[in-house]
Amino acid sequence: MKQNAISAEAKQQRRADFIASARRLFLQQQRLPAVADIAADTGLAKGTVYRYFQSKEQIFLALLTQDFAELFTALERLIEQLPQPLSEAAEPFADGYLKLLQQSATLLPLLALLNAVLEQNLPQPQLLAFKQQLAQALDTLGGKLAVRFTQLSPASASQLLLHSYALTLGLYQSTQLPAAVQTLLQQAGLAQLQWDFTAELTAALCRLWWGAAQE
Amino acid sequence: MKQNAISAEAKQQRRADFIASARRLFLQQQRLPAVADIAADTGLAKGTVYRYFQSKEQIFLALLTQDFAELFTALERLIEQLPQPLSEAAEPFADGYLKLLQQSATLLPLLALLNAVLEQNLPQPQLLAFKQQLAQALDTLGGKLAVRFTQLSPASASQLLLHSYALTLGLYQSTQLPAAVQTLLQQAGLAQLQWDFTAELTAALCRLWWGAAQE
Amino acid sequence: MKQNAISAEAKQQRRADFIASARRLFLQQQRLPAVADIAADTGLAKGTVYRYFQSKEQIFLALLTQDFAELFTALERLIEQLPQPLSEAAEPFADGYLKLLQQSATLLPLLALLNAVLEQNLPQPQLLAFKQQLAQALDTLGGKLAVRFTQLSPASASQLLLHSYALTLGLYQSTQLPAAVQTLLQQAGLAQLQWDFTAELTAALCRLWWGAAQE
Amino acid sequence: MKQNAISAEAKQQRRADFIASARRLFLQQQRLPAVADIAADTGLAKGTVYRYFQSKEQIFLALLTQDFAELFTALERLIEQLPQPLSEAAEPFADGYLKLLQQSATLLPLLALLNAVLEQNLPQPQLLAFKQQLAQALDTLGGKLAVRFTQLSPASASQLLLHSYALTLGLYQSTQLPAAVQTLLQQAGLAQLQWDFTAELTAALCRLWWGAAQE
DNA sequence: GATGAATGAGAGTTCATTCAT
DNA sequence: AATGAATGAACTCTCATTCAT
Repeated sequence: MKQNAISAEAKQQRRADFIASARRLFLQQQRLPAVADIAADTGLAKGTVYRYFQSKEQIFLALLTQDFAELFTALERLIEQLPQPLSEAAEPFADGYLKLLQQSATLLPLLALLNAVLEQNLPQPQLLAFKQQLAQALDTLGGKLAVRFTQLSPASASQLLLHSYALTLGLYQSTQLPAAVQTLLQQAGLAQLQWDFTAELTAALCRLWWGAAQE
Repeated sequence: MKQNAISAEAKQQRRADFIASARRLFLQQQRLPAVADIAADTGLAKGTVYRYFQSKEQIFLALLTQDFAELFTALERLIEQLPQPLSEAAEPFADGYLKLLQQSATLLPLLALLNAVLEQNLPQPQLLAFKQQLAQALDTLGGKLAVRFTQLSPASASQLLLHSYALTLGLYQSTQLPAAVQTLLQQAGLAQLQWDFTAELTAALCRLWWGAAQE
Repeated sequence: MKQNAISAEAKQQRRADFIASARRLFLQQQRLPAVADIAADTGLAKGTVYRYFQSKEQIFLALLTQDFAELFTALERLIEQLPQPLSEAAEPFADGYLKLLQQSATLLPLLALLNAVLEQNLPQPQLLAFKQQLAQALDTLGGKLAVRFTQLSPASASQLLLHSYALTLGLYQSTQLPAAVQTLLQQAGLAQLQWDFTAELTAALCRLWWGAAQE
Repeated sequence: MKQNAISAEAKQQRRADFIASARRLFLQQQRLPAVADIAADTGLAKGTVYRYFQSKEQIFLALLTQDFAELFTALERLIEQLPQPLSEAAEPFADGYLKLLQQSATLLPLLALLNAVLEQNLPQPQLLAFKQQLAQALDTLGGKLAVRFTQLSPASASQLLLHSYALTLGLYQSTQLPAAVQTLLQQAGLAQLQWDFTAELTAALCRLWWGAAQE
């Protein structure tokens, strides 16, 4: 039996351990791992997982929340450093944003599952809370963006971010192929058939922001 | 026992029946219906489904392919009717495109499942073929767009369409909530908290196309 | 894969096989066996069990129903052969009844579980239907008893049977010890401490019926 | 953390608290409550329960023992007050007995679980001890009954009580339906389909005792 | 003496797919 | 060609009990 996590910090740590295992296994298996796997990976028992999370999906919602929190924090800093005017900011934003996205290997794959899988199995209140948090965060970030680029109203800044987010999600899903298929393509020398997520997102974001800058 | 489908037309019809049932049940159930349900709805037996499709997911891939074909045909006509110049075409395109999207109740919900669910259970070659068809179709359409708006190279026209598609997919997933949650929100008088897919997509497409028109 | 049960008879047989396995294992294990055990014992797969029964508890409800049906059929004959007058019938009834009870090793143990376990896990409609069938059967039997012993009204004859049934159930539970405990007692030479179900039920039924005969 | 219970009285009190919580929750939940619930209801921790009881079932065995002790004490007084002769005592006994039964809301429901659930999870020695206590108590009570009604030998008096007890247990289980099902029936206006425990037990006890009086 | 974190066996059920008829 | 019976892997979650603190 592993040492009991009694202090609040120890509990927090244990929770983080489960999330870390979930992240690792999700990347390995390319799908939501079984709770048994997560427990085994953490070196704790299956039942213990359920002391920290109400359901399997909640683990991944927590992981997603974590990833999002990091991303948003970093985005705040990124926005503060964007050059003026807005039309000049598009490319630096796209570059910086893509770097941030690459820092979490799980964010985009999980996001792609969010609607299809997590939503089906998450209690509605949690799901709603998550979505509202996300909306809130976008709104806050939009506020900062509007402060920096005064030509943007807070509402249209938030909207620009929402659209950027949607573009990210949509392009990721359109351009990404299962790892196995990618290997296949490369072996066949057909890699060029595939769109490149990074390049496309950069291009699309620039257009979107330029579009916004014209208004 | 229903009569055997011997002629090629009869087989084709049977296949279409399964797809139609799949579509109907998908809309009803808000998730991929069980094969047993599809068979029952068609009035045939479960095993028969597998004479026409290799797997459950293939039925929905076929359904998606159908929806896409219709959409692309209609988009061709839409593009031909867009006003000049490109900057003036954004809004008419967005309006026309949204109308087309609304004509297939299944297209967007299925698309939202595509990556998460269908990709997991579809044999790689089929998946690849589908994705390449989609790329091909976008490319063809991009060609037509470039013919009409000569400032766009075929490549950048295709790209614009890819980005528009990604925006559609991403915004749909970001703005859509499960039906049950929506009901919940409306009862609570919180409907205004939700983004409106149509409005956002229109706005985003306009910005994207304007952005493209500036280049 | 075992041969498919296609004809109605073959299906009936398969269903009976599952029930027979359930009976055998229940006796062996002294508790409701797992569905996996029943399937294994039948030589079929777990999922197949669920083609024939909606839940584990329903298997045992079916077993109980079967046992009851046999008992009631036999009781009808027994009643027809009871000597007159009623006061002389008590003992023959008790003797005959006890012989019948001994013919199903599962009836009483299952009955003892009925309220405590099955009721908790059975859908209410099934439970209700079962209880009503039982009441119905007792009533029918009461009718026959009243025909034979004209001093009994149908209502009081049914009541007498209900009370006899209750006595059976109650005495079985009061006098029966888990098999392991019985062994223990006998090894300790303490067997005489235990009441004997058969003797007690005989005595009690006689008193009950005599009491009824006096009215 | 509640104060440690150091004195014997404090420990006894704590034990009683657990039993009281168990009783309350059993009535509320209509099934054996979880240990966590009992602990929470008492304001102590789960582990503490196991300092006072070896298992969950032992709590309920203690509860049952308590209820039985009260019942037997009261029965002694009831027996002393029964009118002569025995044939006249049946009805007063039944009436008095039923009143006593109603004084413990938990006695009968727990009894109905005794064989099915408690016996499965109780260590054999405890179970045996409990059953022997019950037998002993019935025997003692039988002795008093034989003193009052000299036509009854001590053995047959004890037997009469055993049979009365069995009748109680059996009728309770036969006539009782889960609360939810009862509600269902009443809504459907089918309440009359159900036997009435009190009426049936009264009638049956009278017959049983009259039968015994004839011997 | 009290705590409550950790345990982990245990079980029921679904459903896509196969294949004997 | 159609059938539908059989398959069996997959997976979550509960909760009585233990034991380190």
